[in-house]
Amino acid sequence: MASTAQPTTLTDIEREVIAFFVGAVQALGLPKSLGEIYGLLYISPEPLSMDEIMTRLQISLGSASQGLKQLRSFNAVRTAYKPGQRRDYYEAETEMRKLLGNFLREQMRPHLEAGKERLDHLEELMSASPDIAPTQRQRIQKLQSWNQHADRLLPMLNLFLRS
Amino acid sequence: MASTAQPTTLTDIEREVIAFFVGAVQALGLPKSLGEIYGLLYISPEPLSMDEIMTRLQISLGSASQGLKQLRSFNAVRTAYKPGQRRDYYEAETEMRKLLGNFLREQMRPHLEAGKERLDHLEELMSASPDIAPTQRQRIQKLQSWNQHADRLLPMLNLFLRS
DNA sequence: TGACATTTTCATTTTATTTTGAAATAAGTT
DNA sequence: AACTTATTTCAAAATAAAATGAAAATGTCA
Repeated sequence: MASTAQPTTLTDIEREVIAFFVGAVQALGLPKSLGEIYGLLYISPEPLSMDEIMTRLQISLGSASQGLKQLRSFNAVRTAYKPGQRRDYYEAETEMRKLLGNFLREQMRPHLEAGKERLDHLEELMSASPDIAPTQRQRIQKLQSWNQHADRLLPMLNLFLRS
Repeated sequence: MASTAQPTTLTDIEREVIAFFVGAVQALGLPKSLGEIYGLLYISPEPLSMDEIMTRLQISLGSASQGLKQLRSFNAVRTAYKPGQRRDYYEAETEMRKLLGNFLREQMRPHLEAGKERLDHLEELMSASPDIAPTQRQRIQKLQSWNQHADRLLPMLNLFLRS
């Protein structure tokens, strides 16, 4: 029964919370293991050591280490200081706003910037090609104007997350 | 030079537009070939046949067919009727609003729904476990309340796309 | 410092995704 | 109908991504 679960066993509830986050990270195109680790930490009342994460999720040392690293990289997880303890303990950032905000900042922005550079380059190419088809010119302009919209999107999302 | 490109060759501009969309679809976790096909159609002044898509992008028959299928599935591409022509011609939906709107509807919604079901299930599990740790109960409630926020996000994005 | 515990790194293996192309299907023409 | 052209499907191959675990690096304590 769930109430006397072994340390290496997950309760139904834990399993379901983990599944929830696995689905979420997969929707964002991130590896499943990130969802597992985050989910476990999210539902855990206490910070967990890497060792506990490994045994409870049945994942390898490397996965655990790399997963935690990535999760810390966008502040989804932080190390919790436990006095007199040698090993590190990890806990989840449970504030969804911060979580999503950080994620957008770290993962989306680079793509947007890369896109902007490409559009700048297109601008140059277009000036250098006076013979370009009018339709093509229009389409590129459309892209450029839309990119400016996109710039407003991120701030707006942040506003939403603050609400 | 670019201005005298062979039919099977891409101009610098075309290449750059395609690269732009490849980046975009990859940011969304979709296969590169979708970006290539869409990009080519986007910058093409005329609808293209599958054959032209294959030869210009140097991709296989299967990729072209499957890629177009997927792109049509969320209305990023449609077939353009050309009278008296045997083969199908494809053109891009150039309205970014529709494009993004369709994408969110098709790809995001299912994930959100799956998440909602999981949360409902958690609700049940929680009622069945009176002995659950208070922290865990709180965390699950947090998840549920946040999920309601998420419901408001999609409509808001649509609003934005309309602006 | 030396012994031990813990975490990180990284080459290899495993797994999952994407692409390919040949065969099957469909659609049009004579 | 037979023939041709175009498209879809799908099993196999190629590629890409993720997980593994042993070795290296780092950190801690006596």
